[in-house]
Amino acid sequence: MGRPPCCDKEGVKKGPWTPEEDLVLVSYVQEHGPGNWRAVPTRTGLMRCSKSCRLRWTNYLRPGIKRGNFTDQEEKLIVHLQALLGNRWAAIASYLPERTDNDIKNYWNTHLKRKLQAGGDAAAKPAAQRPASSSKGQWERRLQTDINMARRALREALTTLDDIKPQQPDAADGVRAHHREHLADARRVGQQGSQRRGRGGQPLWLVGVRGFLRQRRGSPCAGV
DNA sequence: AATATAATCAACCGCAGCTAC
DNA sequence: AGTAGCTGCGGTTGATTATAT
Repeated sequence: MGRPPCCDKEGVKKGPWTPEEDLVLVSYVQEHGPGNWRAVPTRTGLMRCSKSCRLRWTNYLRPGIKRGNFTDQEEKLIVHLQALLGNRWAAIASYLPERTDNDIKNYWNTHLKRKLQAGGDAAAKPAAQRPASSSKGQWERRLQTDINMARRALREALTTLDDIKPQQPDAADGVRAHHREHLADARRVGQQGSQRRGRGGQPLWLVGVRGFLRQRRGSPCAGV
Protein backbone atom coordinates (compact mmCIF):
# COMPACT_ATOMS: atom_id res chain seq x y z
CA MET A 1 0.00 0.00 0.00
CA GLY A 2 1.07 3.52 -0.64
CA ARG A 3 3.66 2.48 -3.18
CA PRO A 4 4.46 5.53 -5.27
CA PRO A 5 3.76 5.19 -8.98
CA CYS A 6 6.98 4.42 -10.85
CA CYS A 7 6.46 7.32 -13.24
CA ASP A 8 6.33 9.88 -10.43
CA LYS A 9 10.03 9.51 -9.79
CA GLU A 10 12.12 12.56 -10.38
CA GLY A 11 14.26 12.64 -13.48
CA VAL A 12 11.96 10.37 -15.41
CA LYS A 13 11.44 11.66 -18.92
CA LYS A 14 7.95 11.81 -20.37
CA GLY A 15 6.50 12.56 -23.76
CA PRO A 16 7.43 11.43 -27.24
CA TRP A 17 10.36 9.11 -27.74
CA THR A 18 13.37 10.25 -29.75
CA PRO A 19 14.99 8.05 -32.41
CA GLU A 20 18.05 7.75 -30.16
CA GLU A 21 15.96 6.40 -27.29
CA ASP A 22 14.26 3.99 -29.66
CA LEU A 23 17.63 2.75 -30.80
CA VAL A 24 18.81 2.17 -27.25
CA LEU A 25 15.64 0.27 -26.39
CA VAL A 26 15.68 -1.85 -29.53
CA SER A 27 19.33 -2.73 -29.01
CA TYR A 28 18.65 -3.74 -25.45
CA VAL A 29 15.67 -5.91 -26.36
CA GLN A 30 17.55 -7.51 -29.23
CA GLU A 31 20.28 -8.50 -26.83
CA HIS A 32 18.24 -9.49 -23.78
CA GLY A 33 14.78 -10.14 -25.15
CA PRO A 34 11.57 -8.43 -24.01
CA GLY A 35 10.73 -8.69 -20.34
CA ASN A 36 12.28 -7.65 -17.03
CA TRP A 37 11.24 -4.12 -17.92
CA ARG A 38 12.07 -2.93 -14.44
CA ALA A 39 15.73 -3.40 -15.24
CA VAL A 40 15.63 -1.67 -18.62
CA PRO A 41 16.01 1.97 -17.50
CA THR A 42 18.93 1.22 -15.18
CA ARG A 43 20.71 -1.09 -17.61
CA THR A 44 20.28 1.14 -20.65
CA GLY A 45 20.58 4.51 -19.00
CA LEU A 46 17.25 5.55 -20.49
CA MET A 47 15.54 8.19 -18.40
CA ARG A 48 12.20 6.45 -18.85
CA CYS A 49 10.11 4.40 -16.48
CA SER A 50 9.76 0.68 -17.08
CA LYS A 51 6.15 1.04 -18.12
CA SER A 52 7.03 3.56 -20.75
CA CYS A 53 9.74 1.26 -22.14
CA ARG A 54 7.40 -1.70 -22.32
CA LEU A 55 4.68 0.35 -23.97
CA ARG A 56 7.06 1.80 -26.51
CA TRP A 57 8.30 -1.66 -27.40
CA THR A 58 4.93 -3.41 -27.60
CA ASN A 59 3.10 -0.61 -29.37
CA TYR A 60 5.72 0.72 -31.70
CA LEU A 61 9.11 -0.98 -31.86
CA ARG A 62 8.17 -4.65 -31.76
CA PRO A 63 8.85 -6.29 -35.12
CA GLY A 64 5.93 -7.33 -37.33
CA ILE A 65 3.63 -4.48 -36.40
CA LYS A 66 1.36 -3.22 -39.13
CA ARG A 67 0.25 0.38 -38.79
CA GLY A 68 -2.80 2.16 -40.14
CA ASN A 69 -4.97 1.10 -43.09
CA PHE A 70 -7.19 -1.46 -41.41
CA THR A 71 -8.64 -3.84 -44.00
CA ASP A 72 -12.32 -4.70 -44.27
CA GLN A 73 -11.65 -8.14 -42.84
CA GLU A 74 -9.79 -6.72 -39.88
CA GLU A 75 -12.56 -4.21 -39.30
CA LYS A 76 -15.23 -6.91 -39.37
CA LEU A 77 -13.23 -9.10 -37.05
CA ILE A 78 -12.74 -6.28 -34.58
CA VAL A 79 -16.44 -5.43 -34.57
CA HIS A 80 -17.30 -9.09 -34.13
CA LEU A 81 -14.84 -9.66 -31.32
CA GLN A 82 -15.78 -6.44 -29.56
CA ALA A 83 -19.38 -7.60 -29.53
CA LEU A 84 -18.25 -10.92 -28.08
CA LEU A 85 -15.59 -9.85 -25.61
CA GLY A 86 -16.36 -6.23 -24.87
CA ASN A 87 -13.50 -3.74 -24.63
CA ARG A 88 -10.84 -6.36 -23.95
CA TRP A 89 -8.43 -4.98 -26.49
CA ALA A 90 -5.52 -7.21 -25.58
CA ALA A 91 -7.67 -10.27 -26.13
CA ILE A 92 -8.99 -8.87 -29.39
CA ALA A 93 -5.45 -7.97 -30.47
CA SER A 94 -4.40 -11.58 -29.97
CA TYR A 95 -6.57 -12.41 -32.98
CA LEU A 96 -4.76 -9.80 -35.07
CA PRO A 97 -1.10 -10.55 -34.47
CA GLU A 98 0.13 -7.63 -36.54
CA ARG A 99 -1.93 -5.09 -34.62
CA THR A 100 -1.40 -3.76 -31.13
CA ASP A 101 -4.13 -3.45 -28.56
CA ASN A 102 -3.55 0.29 -28.47
CA ASP A 103 -3.96 0.54 -32.23
CA ILE A 104 -7.16 -1.47 -32.18
CA LYS A 105 -8.50 0.54 -29.27
CA ASN A 106 -7.73 3.80 -31.07
CA TYR A 107 -9.29 2.53 -34.28
CA TRP A 108 -12.38 1.44 -32.43
CA ASN A 109 -12.76 4.74 -30.60
CA THR A 110 -12.11 6.93 -33.61
CA HIS A 111 -13.72 4.97 -36.45
CA LEU A 112 -15.77 1.93 -35.60
CA LYS A 113 -17.72 3.20 -32.61
CA ARG A 114 -18.98 6.15 -34.58
CA LYS A 115 -19.60 4.03 -37.65
CA LEU A 116 -21.73 1.60 -35.68
CA GLN A 117 -23.60 4.40 -33.96
CA ALA A 118 -24.34 5.97 -37.32
CA GLY A 119 -25.50 2.61 -38.62
CA GLY A 120 -28.09 2.26 -35.87
CA ASP A 121 -28.09 -0.41 -33.17
CA ALA A 122 -26.94 -3.12 -35.55
CA ALA A 123 -24.07 -4.33 -33.42
CA ALA A 124 -24.67 -6.96 -30.80
CA LYS A 125 -24.64 -5.74 -27.24
CA PRO A 126 -21.08 -6.09 -25.94
CA ALA A 127 -20.59 -9.01 -23.60
CA ALA A 128 -19.33 -6.74 -20.85
CA GLN A 129 -22.57 -4.77 -20.89
CA ARG A 130 -24.80 -7.71 -20.24
CA PRO A 131 -26.31 -7.83 -16.77
CA ALA A 132 -24.30 -9.69 -14.18
CA SER A 133 -25.41 -12.85 -12.45
CA SER A 134 -25.67 -12.82 -8.73
CA SER A 135 -23.95 -15.98 -7.53
CA LYS A 136 -20.65 -17.69 -8.25
CA GLY A 137 -22.38 -20.80 -9.55
CA GLN A 138 -24.33 -18.70 -11.94
CA TRP A 139 -21.15 -16.97 -13.14
CA GLU A 140 -19.61 -20.31 -13.92
CA ARG A 141 -22.69 -21.49 -15.79
CA ARG A 142 -22.83 -18.20 -17.65
CA LEU A 143 -19.13 -18.49 -18.40
CA GLN A 144 -19.66 -21.94 -19.93
CA THR A 145 -22.55 -20.54 -21.95
CA ASP A 146 -20.35 -17.66 -23.04
CA ILE A 147 -17.58 -20.04 -24.08
CA ASN A 148 -20.05 -22.03 -26.16
CA MET A 149 -21.47 -18.84 -27.61
CA ALA A 150 -17.98 -17.59 -28.42
CA ARG A 151 -17.12 -20.88 -30.13
CA ARG A 152 -20.26 -20.70 -32.26
CA ALA A 153 -19.67 -17.06 -33.14
CA LEU A 154 -16.04 -17.67 -33.97
CA ARG A 155 -17.04 -20.52 -36.26
CA GLU A 156 -19.33 -18.06 -37.99
CA ALA A 157 -16.45 -15.62 -38.21
CA LEU A 158 -14.31 -18.36 -39.75
CA THR A 159 -17.01 -18.97 -42.33
CA THR A 160 -16.99 -15.27 -43.13
CA LEU A 161 -13.23 -15.41 -43.54
CA ASP A 162 -13.57 -18.40 -45.84
CA ASP A 163 -15.77 -16.26 -48.06
CA ILE A 164 -13.09 -13.60 -48.10
CA LYS A 165 -10.22 -16.01 -48.71
CA PRO A 166 -9.90 -15.61 -52.50
CA GLN A 167 -8.90 -11.95 -52.06
CA GLN A 168 -6.61 -12.30 -49.03
CA PRO A 169 -5.57 -15.94 -48.67
CA ASP A 170 -2.59 -15.45 -46.36
CA ALA A 171 -4.19 -13.08 -43.90
CA ALA A 172 -7.34 -15.16 -43.68
CA ASP A 173 -5.35 -18.36 -43.11
CA GLY A 174 -3.37 -16.73 -40.37
CA VAL A 175 -6.46 -15.52 -38.58
CA ARG A 176 -8.16 -18.89 -38.93
CA ALA A 177 -5.14 -20.66 -37.49
CA HIS A 178 -5.19 -18.26 -34.59
CA HIS A 179 -8.88 -18.93 -34.05
CA ARG A 180 -8.21 -22.65 -33.94
CA GLU A 181 -5.53 -22.13 -31.30
CA HIS A 182 -7.97 -20.19 -29.18
CA LEU A 183 -10.66 -22.79 -29.56
CA ALA A 184 -8.16 -25.45 -28.55
CA ASP A 185 -7.23 -23.31 -25.54
CA ALA A 186 -10.89 -23.03 -24.64
CA ARG A 187 -11.17 -26.79 -24.67
CA ARG A 188 -8.02 -27.26 -22.61
CA VAL A 189 -9.15 -24.71 -20.07
CA GLY A 190 -12.47 -26.49 -19.80
CA GLN A 191 -10.68 -29.75 -19.16
CA GLN A 192 -8.07 -28.45 -16.76
CA GLY A 193 -10.32 -26.32 -14.63
CA SER A 194 -8.41 -23.75 -12.64
CA GLN A 195 -4.93 -25.07 -13.41
CA ARG A 196 -2.52 -22.17 -13.41
CA ARG A 197 0.00 -21.24 -16.03
CA GLY A 198 2.86 -18.80 -15.84
CA ARG A 199 2.01 -15.22 -16.66
CA GLY A 200 3.96 -15.32 -19.90
CA GLY A 201 2.37 -18.54 -21.10
CA GLN A 202 -1.16 -17.55 -20.21
CA PRO A 203 -3.37 -17.45 -23.28
CA LEU A 204 -4.85 -14.05 -23.86
CA TRP A 205 -8.12 -15.71 -24.58
CA LEU A 206 -8.16 -16.83 -20.98
CA VAL A 207 -7.17 -13.37 -19.82
CA GLY A 208 -10.22 -12.06 -21.64
CA VAL A 209 -12.52 -14.48 -19.92
CA ARG A 210 -10.94 -13.68 -16.58
CA GLY A 211 -11.45 -10.00 -17.13
CA PHE A 212 -15.05 -10.71 -17.99
CA LEU A 213 -15.50 -12.57 -14.70
CA ARG A 214 -13.72 -9.83 -12.80
CA GLN A 215 -16.13 -7.27 -14.13
CA ARG A 216 -19.08 -9.37 -13.14
CA ARG A 217 -17.71 -9.85 -9.66
CA GLY A 218 -16.80 -6.20 -9.36
CA SER A 219 -20.14 -4.63 -10.02
CA PRO A 220 -23.61 -6.00 -10.46
CA CYS A 221 -24.26 -3.63 -13.32
CA ALA A 222 -20.90 -4.03 -14.98
CA GLY A 223 -20.57 -1.76 -17.96
CA VAL A 224 -17.56 -0.42 -19.82
C1' DA B 1 -3.27 33.09 -45.79
C1' DA B 2 -5.03 32.79 -41.24
C1' DT B 3 -7.85 30.76 -37.98
C1' DA B 4 -11.01 27.35 -36.08
C1' DT B 5 -12.43 22.78 -35.65
C1' DA B 6 -12.08 17.84 -36.11
C1' DA B 7 -9.52 13.65 -36.39
C1' DT B 8 -5.78 10.82 -35.21
C1' DC B 9 -2.58 8.43 -32.40
C1' DA B 10 1.32 8.06 -29.08
C1' DA B 11 1.82 8.10 -24.47
C1' DC B 12 0.39 8.49 -19.58
C1' DC B 13 -2.13 7.01 -15.46
C1' DG B 14 -4.33 4.13 -12.24
C1' DC B 15 -5.82 -0.26 -11.16
C1' DA B 16 -5.80 -5.24 -10.70
C1' DG B 17 -3.69 -9.79 -11.16
C1' DC B 18 0.18 -12.62 -10.45
C1' DT B 19 4.46 -14.25 -8.35
C1' DA B 20 7.94 -14.46 -4.94
C1' DC B 21 9.09 -14.10 -0.41
C1' DA C 1 -1.77 -16.10 4.92
C1' DG C 2 -0.16 -11.67 4.12
C1' DT C 3 2.62 -8.29 1.75
C1' DA C 4 5.51 -6.09 -1.71
C1' DG C 5 6.96 -5.57 -6.24
C1' DC C 6 6.39 -6.20 -11.18
C1' DT C 7 3.71 -6.51 -15.24
C1' DG C 8 -0.15 -5.89 -18.26
C1' DC C 9 -4.57 -3.84 -19.37
C1' DG C 10 -8.03 -0.39 -20.37
C1' DG C 11 -9.42 4.42 -20.07
C1' DT C 12 -8.05 8.86 -20.95
C1' DT C 13 -5.32 12.84 -22.30
C1' DG C 14 -2.78 15.94 -25.03
C1' DA C 15 0.07 17.01 -29.00
C1' DT C 16 0.10 16.94 -33.78
C1' DT C 17 -1.89 16.86 -38.31
C1' DA C 18 -5.64 17.46 -41.60
C1' DT C 19 -9.61 19.76 -43.15
C1' DA C 20 -13.05 23.37 -43.33
C1' DT C 21 -14.32 28.17 -43.15
